[in-house]
Amino acid sequence: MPPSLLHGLNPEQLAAVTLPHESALILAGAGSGKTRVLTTRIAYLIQSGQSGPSNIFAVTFTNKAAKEMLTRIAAMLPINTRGMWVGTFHGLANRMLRAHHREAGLQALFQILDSADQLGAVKRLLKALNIDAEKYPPKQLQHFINGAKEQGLRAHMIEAFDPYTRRQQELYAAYDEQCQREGVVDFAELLLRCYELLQRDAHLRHHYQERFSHVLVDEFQDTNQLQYLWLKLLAGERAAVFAVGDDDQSIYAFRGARVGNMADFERDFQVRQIIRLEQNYRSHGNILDAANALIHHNQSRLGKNLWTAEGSGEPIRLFEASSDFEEAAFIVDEAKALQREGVLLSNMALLYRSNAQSRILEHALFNAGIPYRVYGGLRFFERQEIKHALAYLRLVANPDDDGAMLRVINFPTRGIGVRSLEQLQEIARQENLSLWRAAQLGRMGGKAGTSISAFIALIDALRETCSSLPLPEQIDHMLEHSGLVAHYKAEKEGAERLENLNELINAAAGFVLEHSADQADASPDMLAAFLTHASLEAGEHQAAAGQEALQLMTVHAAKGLEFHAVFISGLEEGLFPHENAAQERDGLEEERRLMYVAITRARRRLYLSFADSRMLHGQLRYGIASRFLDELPTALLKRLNRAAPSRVAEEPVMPFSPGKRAATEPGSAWHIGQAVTHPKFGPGIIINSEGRGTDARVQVSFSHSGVKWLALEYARLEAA
DNA sequence: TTCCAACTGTTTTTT
DNA sequence: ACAGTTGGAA
Repeated sequence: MPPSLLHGLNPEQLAAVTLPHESALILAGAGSGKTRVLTTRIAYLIQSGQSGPSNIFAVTFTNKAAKEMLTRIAAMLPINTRGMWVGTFHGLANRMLRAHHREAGLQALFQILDSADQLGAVKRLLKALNIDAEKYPPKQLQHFINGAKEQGLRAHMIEAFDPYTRRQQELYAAYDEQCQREGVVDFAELLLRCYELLQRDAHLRHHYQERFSHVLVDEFQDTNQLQYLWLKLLAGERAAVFAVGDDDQSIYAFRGARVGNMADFERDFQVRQIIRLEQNYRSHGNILDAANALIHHNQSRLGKNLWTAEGSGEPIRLFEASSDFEEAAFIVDEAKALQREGVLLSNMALLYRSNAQSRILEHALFNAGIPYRVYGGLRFFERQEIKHALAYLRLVANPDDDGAMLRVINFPTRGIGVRSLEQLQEIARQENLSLWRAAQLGRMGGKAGTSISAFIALIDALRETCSSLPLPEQIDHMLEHSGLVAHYKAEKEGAERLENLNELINAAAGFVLEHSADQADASPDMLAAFLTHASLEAGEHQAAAGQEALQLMTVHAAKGLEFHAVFISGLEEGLFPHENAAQERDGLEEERRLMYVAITRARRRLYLSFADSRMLHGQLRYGIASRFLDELPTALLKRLNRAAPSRVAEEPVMPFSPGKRAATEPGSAWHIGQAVTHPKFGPGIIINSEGRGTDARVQVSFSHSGVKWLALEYARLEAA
């Protein structure tokens, strides 16, 4: 064994990496080198000959983490990582189901529904069964179905003691039937199917249990019941399960994560000792002391205390603002000061509990001319135009996909209205056929009938042409002939959508490039693989090492990241901890863990801020400081003074004070609050702005013509 | 089919 | 406050 692999590991890390063949629980604190231990363990197992690459099964939650793991393994070992089973829960389940689709009762090209698709499917189901969506809200039913699946329960296994639950149970069964008919599978179904497959098929089960001698799990505290059951089944009696997690960073109970899995694991797998990684390599002492003190207030913990070899560093800065507005101004000032000290903006994070809080912060940053990037929001494959394009492709791959059919049969509009669609759906139901097959019967009369036949012919033609084309050209061809391009060209706000559609072709080209090495480029398989990729990997959402911009995100989104300086804003009772958390069982403890995650993101400097008043849901609300602030030792805190009162008093009491920084670019002639005149609309005041350069627009409240958005490049605005 | 007014629900989110 | 959705009228 070359020492290089194990070099530089501390004793606990080394112990974890070189554990004998037995199941182990690694309690890895924030910044304790968790990913390093996990990947080094894999490399060690392979390099020491205890295991071949194909005997490893390593699972994570996010694509980003999976990719990171593969990259690191590849850097440590001269092996081809392609054959290794390293991926996300859903990615690996998908892989197994594709390999054994017949045994799993699925068609070869089964499609994967994302949450939005699933919600659509539920709505469709309710409509088809004539069920009042008011009484059975689709979202709630979706939640019910996913909740059941995530516990490993099929509809018939649910115990229903009241009529309402019984009805939901029936609808769950009907939903599963509908999915089966259409050849689609939702996220939870991927795992449940795979679990049931292994449970039912002893031959397959033994095959995989034999093969995977080492099962490694990242972020174990985030696993749900079904994931745990699946792992248990996969591991069997012989595999060594290496579970890495941190109960103090469990912040996803609200979506089914079961921290209890850690205790169950300890028992079920006869874990002999828990290895604790407590040395933190990220933060200075004061920050860790604060985090430790805070989390100490939680009752249900496995217990762990982070320490560092570094000094205590700077005190934690605490700022009380009179309003959310002032809080934002404070953060802007401090970010600028840090920038002057040489800290990169991309090394600063501005965190908040809920997305709604970003608006005012963005506004302040924009006006100060500080570049920023907000994480969260719509992802690439979730955009409307991309969804439409994918629906065409899905229909080409699988005509029975009713969801895809409904999405595009009249988009762009081809005169197939709701009326005709209802008729078609009626035929489909009577004949027990998919919409596609119902349409093929040609029983629809009139104009709509002709249009429907034309649509069928269009998709058939697309399928015909596509079979001989490389994937990117298939998409290009489809975009043209479906009329999507023409439709968005005609739409006034369609330019960006067209760009995205173009980007879809690029994404496909990139995908082909990456996957043609291990797969002969048989076109239909390539298309199916790309569609899977689109559902399973909806595009970047979590923060990556960003461009030179201040990083804005929720605390949840910040998990796993680190920054030189971190601002945690909105530390008020009701906001953080969130008021809704008080009702839930263990809600407050989860909020505290969330705060713990937030604090431990900081390497060197930590700012905590709260505001005495804030606009919330359109109303001014007065709040008090978060209890979490009281739980931090005062000795670690340095209260920063508010700006000199004289300066505050001198500011005119106006919603937007003149003299703030330029609204568009630093040095621009325009700023918020400025009085202007327009040749047509007359006098007005600039009240908002967005974009930069030639895209810059300002919102002007005109005295006589109301509020309007104007492009600075074209509007002939004059300072009044 | 398109547009607008009224209405709704606003914690966190990956796959 | 505000964005997203729905229902009705044009």
